[in-house]
Amino acid sequence: MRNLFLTNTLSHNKELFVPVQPGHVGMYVCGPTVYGDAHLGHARPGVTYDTLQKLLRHLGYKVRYVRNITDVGHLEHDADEGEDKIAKKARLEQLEPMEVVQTYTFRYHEAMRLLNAASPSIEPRASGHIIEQIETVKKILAAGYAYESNGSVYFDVQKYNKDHRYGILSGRSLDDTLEGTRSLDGQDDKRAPYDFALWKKAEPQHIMKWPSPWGEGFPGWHLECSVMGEKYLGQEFDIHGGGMDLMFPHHECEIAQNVASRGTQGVRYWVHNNMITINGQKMGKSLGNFITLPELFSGSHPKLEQAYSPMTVRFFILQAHYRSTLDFSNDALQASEKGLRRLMQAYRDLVALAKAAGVESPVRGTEGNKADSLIYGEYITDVAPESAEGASDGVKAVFEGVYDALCDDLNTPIALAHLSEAVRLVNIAKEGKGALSKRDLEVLVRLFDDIVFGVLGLKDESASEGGQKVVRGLMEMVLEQRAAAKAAKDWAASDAIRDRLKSLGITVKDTKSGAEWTLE
RNA sequence: GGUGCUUUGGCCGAGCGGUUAGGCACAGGUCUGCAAAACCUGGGACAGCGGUUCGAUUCCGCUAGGCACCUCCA
Repeated sequence: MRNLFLTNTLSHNKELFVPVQPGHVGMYVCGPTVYGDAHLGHARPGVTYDTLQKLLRHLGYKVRYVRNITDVGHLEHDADEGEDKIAKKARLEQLEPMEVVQTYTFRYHEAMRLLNAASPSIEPRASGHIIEQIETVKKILAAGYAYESNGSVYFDVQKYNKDHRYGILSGRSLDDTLEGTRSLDGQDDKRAPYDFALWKKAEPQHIMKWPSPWGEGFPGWHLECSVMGEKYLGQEFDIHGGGMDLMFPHHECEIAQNVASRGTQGVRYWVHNNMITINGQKMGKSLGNFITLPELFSGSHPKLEQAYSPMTVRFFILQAHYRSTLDFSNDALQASEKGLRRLMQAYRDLVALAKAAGVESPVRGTEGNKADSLIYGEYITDVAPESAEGASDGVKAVFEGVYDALCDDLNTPIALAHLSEAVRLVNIAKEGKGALSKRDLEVLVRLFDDIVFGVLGLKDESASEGGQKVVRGLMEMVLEQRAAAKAAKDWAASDAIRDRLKSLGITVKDTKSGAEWTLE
């Protein structure tokens, strides 16, 4: 098995990935709070951790990928005084909170499906784990790292910091934290401003509340991830992913809760993706500068010059390293659209070349891949080939380059750069200016299937849209007619056919090897 | 104010102590009834000023700009 390196936020270094249990990986990723449509920023962890998960499977690991849905406990403005995000949305739209949750959970799933991000193995909800969360609060209280105050329970950060280190992940000291903390009104319940809520007392008018030993209330936001991670992945698991903006306080608190309740930090590798920016600024809910995924896919947002397909968005995200910020712009998306089209065209040409050379190919590009057919708990691995033995130097270099890049902290932009070299090799071969051996073709087809479609999770959208059998047959007929007209130099007829197809959204292009068509 | 990150060619975006990814755009060429596309080839950058070094875009310092977190945010 190839060595995989990941940047661990705990050490700020690239570390060799060694799982707790050989051959198995437990990965937890912070999912969305479902009170609105997912925006481009949410697509980043969606795509990043999906790609990581697919890479791990491809390398031969059995992966349990847990991604939660936050449906309670996430408050606005201030972690202790704000209104619950979901309750607020429900109040504004006069819906049951769970209606809000259901709606946006479905819409989130749909957006992820379009981005070709596989479903997680388990997708737990905070509201479904109230009992477990209460149990964990009890443990932290029993350990002496929390106190009850007026029906709420708070984590005693100062006490904890004496025995352990609060700030181990974010690199802050307690003094730093204190420095920037605003003095807020109504914090009388807390002993110190940096203490955070494990359990919050619910006011009488509060809708989402549960009974507890401390009265009616609801769990604090940071608690759910500690609890559900432990429940489904154990006390010590491999990878925890999430956005960099969650590093502090969310993940810091999670570690503190883990240590306080079970005596272990709980997570081996903390992986954080960077933000998507727009005009250099973080795209986020609070700034209101976000573009939702449905808007992006349909082009219905004033900032969008056109619609961008899900695969264009995925490609856009993969073209930057996950730890760098990535700036949204129409130019950048349009560049991604063209880059993706070029890659997909090369794949079609590659398959044609391979067929001509008698190479059997699984042709997965148009039909998804095994990792996508993952259904609850069903582990499917698709182990990476060990080498490109027998291929030419150029192809070997591409093969090794792609795998090295992906295993070097999931460096997808470098992997794409090497794949671009593969595109060049295919194009040269197609032009008849360079030869690819049968083995070369075999390796390249396998590489595209495994990496481009399998790990990177890209799809050939034009193929799937226009891929229906009947349509294909009809198009073949029409293009034969046009070819006949062309052969007779009846340009008027051939142009008329082209124009009429164009008005249906079908673009016909004459190439050396005959006419090709694509559907808008 | 505290903590950390960042500044790469027209744009996006990698990377590295010496041979400088890739995409888009651009230029030249090939193909072509036309159109469109596609393909091939090519030039072009490392914020500024110092320092370390045989050699720095890459390491260190300073200056200037940008960003993130410290409050909800993927």
